[in-house]
Amino acid sequence: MTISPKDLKQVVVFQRATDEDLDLILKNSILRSIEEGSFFFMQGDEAKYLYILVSGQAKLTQSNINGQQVNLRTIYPWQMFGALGATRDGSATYPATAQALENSSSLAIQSTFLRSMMETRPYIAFDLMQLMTSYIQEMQARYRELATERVEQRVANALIRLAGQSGIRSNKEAGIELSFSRQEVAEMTGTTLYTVSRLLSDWERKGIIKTGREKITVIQPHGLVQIAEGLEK
Amino acid sequence: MTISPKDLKQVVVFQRATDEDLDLILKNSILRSIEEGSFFFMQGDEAKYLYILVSGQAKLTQSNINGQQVNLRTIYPWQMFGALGATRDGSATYPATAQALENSSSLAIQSTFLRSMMETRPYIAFDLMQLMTSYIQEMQARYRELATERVEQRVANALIRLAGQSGIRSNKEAGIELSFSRQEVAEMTGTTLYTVSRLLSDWERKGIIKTGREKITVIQPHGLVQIAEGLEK
DNA sequence: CGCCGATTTGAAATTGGTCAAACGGCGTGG
DNA sequence: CCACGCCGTTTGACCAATTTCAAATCGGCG
Repeated sequence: MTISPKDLKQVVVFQRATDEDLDLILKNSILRSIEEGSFFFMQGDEAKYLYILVSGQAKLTQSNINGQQVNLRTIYPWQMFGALGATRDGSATYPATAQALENSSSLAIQSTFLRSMMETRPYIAFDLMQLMTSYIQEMQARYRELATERVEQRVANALIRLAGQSGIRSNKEAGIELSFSRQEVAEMTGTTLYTVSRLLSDWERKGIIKTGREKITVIQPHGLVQIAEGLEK
Repeated sequence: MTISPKDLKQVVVFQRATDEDLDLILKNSILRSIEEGSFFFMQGDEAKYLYILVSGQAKLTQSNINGQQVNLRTIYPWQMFGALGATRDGSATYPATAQALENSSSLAIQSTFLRSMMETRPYIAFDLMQLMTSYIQEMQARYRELATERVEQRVANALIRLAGQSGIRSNKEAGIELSFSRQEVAEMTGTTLYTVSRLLSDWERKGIIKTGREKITVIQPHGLVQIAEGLEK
């Protein structure tokens, strides 16, 4: 697979970049393909590169000493990841692990290169900053959710968010289909796969969703919204 | 109270600013004094200004529809806050509420002004981006903590963090004294004031801390670290 | 000294987690 | 093409952690 400078325009942070800059970025990058289940990088690795997902899908997780992990976000094509470690001063390490959910390919950009580029190109630093602020907002919202809402509401919210993200891609004729295992949903919401399974079964009985192996189809988004708002029970 | 450009050097994001820039910033700012308990801004307000705390202390909280609130961070002098809403494009709103914990004064900088300034001065956008990355890292870590650790560990971690922050300021002869109510600690850790009270009583019996009305004195930080790591029990 | 808000503590109620066992869909190899 | 086995899922029973509610107590401040 070859990537042209034009492709990079799909990356939010590079939308305003000139063609020369995009060329320069490509020259300082390498293409890395990762098989399903393998890792782009692991939490604690030295952050030499930041990545742009070109194809496939990946997830960003963080683990505690115990090995328990939480899912921080799902990564879709043309999104940047690994930027946290890569933009810190000096030699920093990744605070999270990035794992491919399907066979994927990515563009690995040298951290030092991007950092030097930002020093002289305000728009990159500015746009990257805006991207960071949106992540903070999302993390703060999820943090509040985890602290104040019950499992039911958090899982409903997670499905709503996921449906919103992939709904752009899929036609929602017969509902919006999501490809996540119970375990993955549990890691997104800070609960266990057992509790997720129970909730999904319950909601299927009520006709709000349909379930399958590693698959959840949202039939009545409105039903989820009600649960998320705590109007149930 | 008057603020000189030199004072602004204490602000992380302005460390590299020229004297003219600092002057310019001051010219586009206003000084606002807020009494203990009052608000700099509330969640949902239009984000016309971003703030720098000049004196006093404040806290940043987020509430759900229900009114339950979580404490996102405590703000000390020369720290910036309200920057999230203020740096977004167009007319954005604050995602959180900022309340004075003591009589405080702050510098309110026009969002539009700072935004235009960043477009031409890479170092401000860059440094602000670095500040944002550090917040993301902290939020991610706290999120993981909330999702995977038990209350005991989270409260111990919160005290360690707080001691680390204010410990710089206080001499730790007879322990590090923290001025937070049980309620406030509960809001920082996603639990209830009752559970916090029980834990603190328990730790006081063990000699790890001393407690008082709206006061917690850390005697043996090491004891807290052990609890935070889950070595207890 | 009296009042008010913060704190403590007990007891009961709940939520959600843990563990074990059985089930079921699906791809693979015979 | 079908049986086997794997892995994700479901479900029940039990249990632990934490919340909820109520009531008593404490500590300062005016």
